[in-house]
Formats: sequence, structure tokens, C-alpha cells
Amino acid sequence: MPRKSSRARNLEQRQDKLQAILAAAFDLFVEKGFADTRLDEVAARAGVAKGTIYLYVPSKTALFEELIHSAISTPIEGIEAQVAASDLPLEAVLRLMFRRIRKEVLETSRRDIVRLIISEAGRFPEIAELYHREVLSRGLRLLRGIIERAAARGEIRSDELARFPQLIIAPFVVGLLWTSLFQDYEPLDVEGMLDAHVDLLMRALKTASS
Amino acid sequence: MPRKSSRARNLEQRQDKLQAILAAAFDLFVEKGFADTRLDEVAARAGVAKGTIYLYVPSKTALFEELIHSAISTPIEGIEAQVAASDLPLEAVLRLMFRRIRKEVLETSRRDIVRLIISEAGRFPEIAELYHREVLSRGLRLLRGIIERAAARGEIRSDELARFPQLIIAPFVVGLLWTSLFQDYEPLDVEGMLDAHVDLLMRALKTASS
Amino acid sequence: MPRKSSRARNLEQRQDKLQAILAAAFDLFVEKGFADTRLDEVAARAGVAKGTIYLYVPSKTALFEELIHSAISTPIEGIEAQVAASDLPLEAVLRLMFRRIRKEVLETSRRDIVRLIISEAGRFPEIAELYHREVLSRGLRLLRGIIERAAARGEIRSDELARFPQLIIAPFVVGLLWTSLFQDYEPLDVEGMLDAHVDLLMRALKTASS
Amino acid sequence: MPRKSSRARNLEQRQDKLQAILAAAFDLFVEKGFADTRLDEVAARAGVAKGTIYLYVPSKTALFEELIHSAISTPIEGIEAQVAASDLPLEAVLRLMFRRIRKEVLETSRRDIVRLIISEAGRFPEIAELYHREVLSRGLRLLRGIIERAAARGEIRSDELARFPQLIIAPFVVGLLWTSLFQDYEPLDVEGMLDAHVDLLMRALKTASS
DNA sequence: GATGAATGAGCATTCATTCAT
DNA sequence: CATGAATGAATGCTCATTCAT
Repeated sequence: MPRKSSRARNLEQRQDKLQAILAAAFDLFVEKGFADTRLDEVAARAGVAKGTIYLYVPSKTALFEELIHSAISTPIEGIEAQVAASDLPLEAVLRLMFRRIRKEVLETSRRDIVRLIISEAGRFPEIAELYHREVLSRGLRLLRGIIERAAARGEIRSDELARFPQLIIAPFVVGLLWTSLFQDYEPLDVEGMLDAHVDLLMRALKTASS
Repeated sequence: MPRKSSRARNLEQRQDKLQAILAAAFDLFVEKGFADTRLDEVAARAGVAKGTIYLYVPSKTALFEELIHSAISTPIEGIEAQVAASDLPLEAVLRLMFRRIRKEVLETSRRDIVRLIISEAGRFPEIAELYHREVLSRGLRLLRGIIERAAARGEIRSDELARFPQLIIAPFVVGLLWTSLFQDYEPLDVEGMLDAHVDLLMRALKTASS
Repeated sequence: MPRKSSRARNLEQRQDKLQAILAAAFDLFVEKGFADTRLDEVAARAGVAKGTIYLYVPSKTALFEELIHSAISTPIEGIEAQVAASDLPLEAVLRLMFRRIRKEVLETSRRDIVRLIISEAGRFPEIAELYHREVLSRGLRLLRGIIERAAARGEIRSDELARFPQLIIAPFVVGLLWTSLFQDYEPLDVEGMLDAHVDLLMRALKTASS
Repeated sequence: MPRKSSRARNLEQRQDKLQAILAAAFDLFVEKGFADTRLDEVAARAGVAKGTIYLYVPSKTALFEELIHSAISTPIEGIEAQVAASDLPLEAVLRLMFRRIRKEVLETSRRDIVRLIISEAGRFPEIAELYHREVLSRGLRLLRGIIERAAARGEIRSDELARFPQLIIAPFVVGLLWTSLFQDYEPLDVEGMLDAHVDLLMRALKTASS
């Protein structure tokens, strides 16, 4: 096996260092928010000098945006593929999907990204737009597809969810915020809540709207 | 009727000035967030000198917390009273309550308070605790009361909502965040969504859990 | 005599402080140039805190420009008045004027201002323009007036100076730069040079151009 | 003809690269001044890496000084030779010399060097000293020689220029600064001014001092 | 009490210089 | 020799907080 060219190695190292900076920034932005995070700390945690950050991003703001951009890669493709491939009944699809979202978002650092976006989107409209475009609109489209397919199959006899797919994922938002902000004061069994949510939905959907 | 004592008048003036400061701070904190709000601007908008703020609150942080404290006074008492007094069926209670929350929270500045809390609570744990204590725990208790009463009457045949009353208000959270952050990219008919939510809930609740 | 109002006193103090800042900045800019002057040092020398500077000028650049603006007040009015009032022969006017310029520019801090302008004007085009408008164009106009009056009286029989009044003050420029930059290596008797210059000019002017 | 040794070729390449660096530095220092010139830009314009500069000069300051050193090579030798060789009358010598200085200094990049020296000499005393030693003192010596020869021939009947040869070149200084700084606001016909200057000088010199 | 000028610690950013490759 | 990524000291500017009036 030939040794990697020095150039290739450099590119790799460069990527590694950028990743280290982004990772350090991620931790600190999540922990303290954008305004309270010092680039000194980011540099220290990334193991680089302060000036080095500016070799990779042009400003603190750009660092934040770059971070969100790179972290926002959604697991949606995976779920889309799985849903498209499978031919399960609606309830199974929902349970599968809920489980994946729970495992791949709520129980990973993606959870923190989402909370960061919710917290800082007011100051970074571009990020709100990005998140809507890359995650929300695709997620809602996926949900509508699932609902419509189930409706076509006769599994659903009402149109509420087709009109407001946000209702399907609302408990995730509550779960995410609750565990971030209030878990210490009153724990919430997110998995239980999500199960109950699916139960309710399934019973409701089997009934025609009056 | 005796004239107010000078002392009383002074107290009133003092209160007025504090209110002016809190109101100015509220607008700016909502608009720009905690970190990006300058006390200079707060003072200017409140029509006082910058130093005056420190006669009323000891620090910018305290101003924020005081503001949240004073703004957090919930409409829950009103709803509690109404619910306790009325003897309506569950659906009517829910629709009544949803309408009130929509009118009195989502469509007023309380909406901004909640968003501010969600955004900044990570940096102000005391505020998270306060909000949980004053609003969330009471709101959840009220919801549980409603659910249990309905269950006692036989209107409900499953226990999901009693266990997770968060599911009842989850769409409010989504509605609040969506209208704050994404309304420009994809409008959401919050009222429609809430109606659909009640529809779904009512159909689900009439069915026993399997 | 009534005591000054507190407001009037404040204004005075404010002016004093601005003057202190400008004076400190002047010394340092002259000594080290614009780029090598630190606002920390300016503040220290002015006896104020660093932030105080920003209560009076919005930036280091503005400080420099403000300084030049306030220092550029020329002695031209005085000379203009003197020249207009007097009815002396050309030689007397020139000697009078040269002496005044020497005493009021070359031998005062105005000398340093001019050198500062020459040094930094490349980076501050606005200052070049200001200096031309406020000093040079007026000085040249004054010189032309003197020359033309002398010509009308028959004291001058050629037009070189009317066309190029710069030739009259060229030795001042040399004197100013020489004493600033080369005096240590080879002293220059500026007064003697200026006297010789007038001698030469007077002899030349009495002769008609061929 | 033997091929150049590899060693010789290397030396040449080395010299070429140094020249490229100095040329790039020259352009930038002239355009932006010492402080505002970035070594990054110098390297980019010279087509070398930033670190390479340090293989040729030990610091930015040294680069500047080296640049001035290498650029300061005056056309004085040429003029000296020409003057020594020729036997023209004073006026012809002056006109010849003025023309050469105009063509070889004012209308070439040497003009920029001189302005750079004037601008930065305050911060680089060594350069002031160098310029005086290499250019000014030699130039003045040359001028004195010319004047004395003319006096010996009886062409001059006064000693002002012998005592202050600076008076001869003062208009060059004005011309150089004016065209650099004020040409946009009020153009100056430097050639006309220099002609007028010679005219005046010649008429003055033919007359004995009173 | 009220004011707003003054303070100075704090921070993002720059850039000459170094050094591993 | 040459490179250019990395360094980190240096600095302009901000803004919460103080305090003399």
C-alpha cells in the first residue's frame, strides 16, 4: 500500500483541525450560548492557538454558522429510505420512526444542535431559514408522504395529520425542551410520552372525523 | 377623600419608573436577546438615565430575572377558576382552554416571554426553575385535574393524557416556536392546528386503549 | 459676579478633557506616527481611562482627523489682515510675513502638525483636501494678492511669482523637513536661508524677465 | 563559453527572488505606507511564500530599510560626471540638471522613494541618516561646486546659493509633495515652476547683493 | 433620588514571526 | 531552500457598572 502523499496528508490534517475547532465550539456554544462563549476557550479546548481559528473561519459568527451547517446533516435521508423501502402499516412506521428520532436525535448531540438553533435562531435568521429548508420542510414532506400513503391504504379516515404534520412531531419538541430545561425539577419519561402519543394518534386515526 | 401622602405618591412614582424600565427591557430583550441588549438602550427607551436603572435593579442579570418574574404572572388562575366553576364536558373545556391560551398567550406579548425563557433558560437556571414552578407545574396540575374529572365521568377511557399531560400542550409549543422562527418561510395556521389537535384527542380518548 | 451654572461648568470640563485628549494624541502622533500610537498611551498621557476617549471621538482615525482639524487653524487670517492693512513695499511685506511664518509655524507646534500632515496625508486623503482648502489655497491666494499689488505698483517686473507663488514658500517646506529630519546630521540655519531667499527674490523681481 | 556553475546560477536566482521581494515591497510601501503594508501581500505580489521573505530579510523593518538602501542609489553620479565634464555656463548647467532631476526623479519611481522617506523617516532615523549621507550631502556638495565654479568665472556676484544650496532644490521638494498630495485639488505645472525658478535665480545671481 | 460622564476589564481580531515538513 | 500553517502578543473598541455632582 503506497504511502499517502504529503499533500493528501495535509488535507486530512487540515480537516482534522477544523473538526477539532468545530467540536470545541460546539461544546461551548451548547454549554454557554453564542454570546458567552469565548474564542479563547474554543481555541484552548480545540488545542490550537487563538489565531488558528481564523485560518479556518473568518469570524466568531461564521464559526457558529459553519458549525450549524456542518452539524445539521439530518438523519432524514436514512429515515426516508427506510420508510420508502418498507411496506409496514402506519403504526409500525410511526413507531419505527419515533424510535429512530429518539435514538438519533434526542439521545445524541443532535439534540443540542436543535436546542442551540431554537435558542439562537432569533439572532441568526439565516440559520432559521437553513434549518427550515434542510430539516423541517423535508421532515414535514416525509410525514405527509407517510400519512398519505396510509390514507390511500384506508388506514386513516381523517385528514388532520395531513394538514398539520407538525402534530406528529410536537411531542419531540416538548421532550427536547423539557429534558434540556426542566428535567431536574420534574423528570419526563420521553419514551413513555412518545409511546402514549402514538397510541393516541392511532386510535384517533382509525376513527372518521365527525 | 384625603390626598395621598407624599410618601405614597413617591412610591407610586417609583413603581411607575420601575415599570417603564421593565417595559423597555422587555421590548429589547425580546427583540435582541439578553446578550445583545444594551443597558444604554434600555435607559433611553425607558426615558431614564443609565445610572437610574441601578437604583431599581442591581445588575443586568437581575433586570432580566426581575423582568421574567414580573411578566410570568400567568393567566392560569383565571383558567383554573373557570374550569373549576364550569361543569362542561371535556371537549368543551379543552376548546375553551385552548382558545384562552391562544388568545391570552400566543397572541399577546406573553408569547414573547415564553420564547425568551426558552431561549435564555439555559443561561438562567433560576428562571427555568421559576417557570417550571410557577407555570408548568401548575399548568400540568390543572390539566391532570381536568383529565381526571373527565375520566371520573367516563368521558375518557385511557390514561395517556393523565400520565403525560404535556401531550395536550405540545402543539402550543410548536405553534409558538414556529410562528417565531419559521412563519416567514412556511406559514402555520396555529388555530387550525389546535382545532385539529382537539379533534384528534377527543376521538382518541373515547376509545379504550388496547 | 454670579457663580457659573453647573451646566456651564460641565461644558467647560468637557472641553478641557477633550483638549487634554487631543493634546496627548498630538504629542504621540507627532512622536510615533499614527500607526505606532496606542490609544492606551493617549489615555494615560491625557490622564483619562481608555474608554473615555470614545466619549469624545468615535475611533482612532476620527481622533486623528479631529486633531488635525482643530490644529489646522491657521495664522493666515492674522497675516491677511496685516498685509491688507499695511501699505509697505513688497520687500518689507515679505520679510514681515516670513518672520511671522517662522515664528508662528516653524518655531511652534504648528510645525509638527504640518509634518504630520505631510507624513500621513497619503493615508488620509480627507486631510490632504482639508489642508489644501484651509491653508494652501488661502495662502497661495494671499501670496498672489501681494504679488499683484506689488506688480501694480511697479515693484515687480516679471510674472513668475504670480504664476507660481509656491516658489515663495518652497524654502519653508525645506526648512520644516530639514529641521525635522536632518538637523542632527547637518544643521540648517533656517532664518539665514529665508533671508537669503528674500534677497534673491527681491533682486530677481526688480529685473524684467528677458 | 563555459556554462555557469550551478552555484553561480543559484546565486542569481537568489538575487532574482530578493529583487522580486523588494519590488513587491516597494509598490506596497509606496501605496499604503509601512504600517499598512502586510507581509502577506508582499509575499503574494512577489510570488513567494510568506516565510520565504524571512530567508532574505530578518524582519519587516529590515525589509523596509533594505528596500530604501537598494532604491536610494542616486542618479547623482551621472549628474556629477556630466557637470564635471561639461564647461557650460551656469544657466545651462542648471537647466540641464533640473531637467535630469525632473526626468530621473520626479517622473520615475524615485519620486515615490523620496516621498516614502519623507513620510517614514520620523520612524526610521537610520534612514534619515542614510538619505542625508548618500543623497543630500552629496547633492549639496555638487550644487556648491557648481555655484563656486560659476562664482570663480564671475557669473555670480552674490553668495546666497553657496551658503544655502537648499534654495536651489527647494522647488523640487514642493513639486514632489504637491504632485503626491494635492494634484487632485489644484494641479501644479512642475516643469513651468522649475523654469520660472531658474529664471528668477539667474536674474538674481547676476546682480550683486546690496 | 437622578444623572450621565468616567471607568477599565474583557474580547474579537490582526499580523509579524516561527518552524515542522 | 521554500513553504504556509500555526502561533500568541498586541490592540482597538465595547459596555456593565460606578460615583461625583
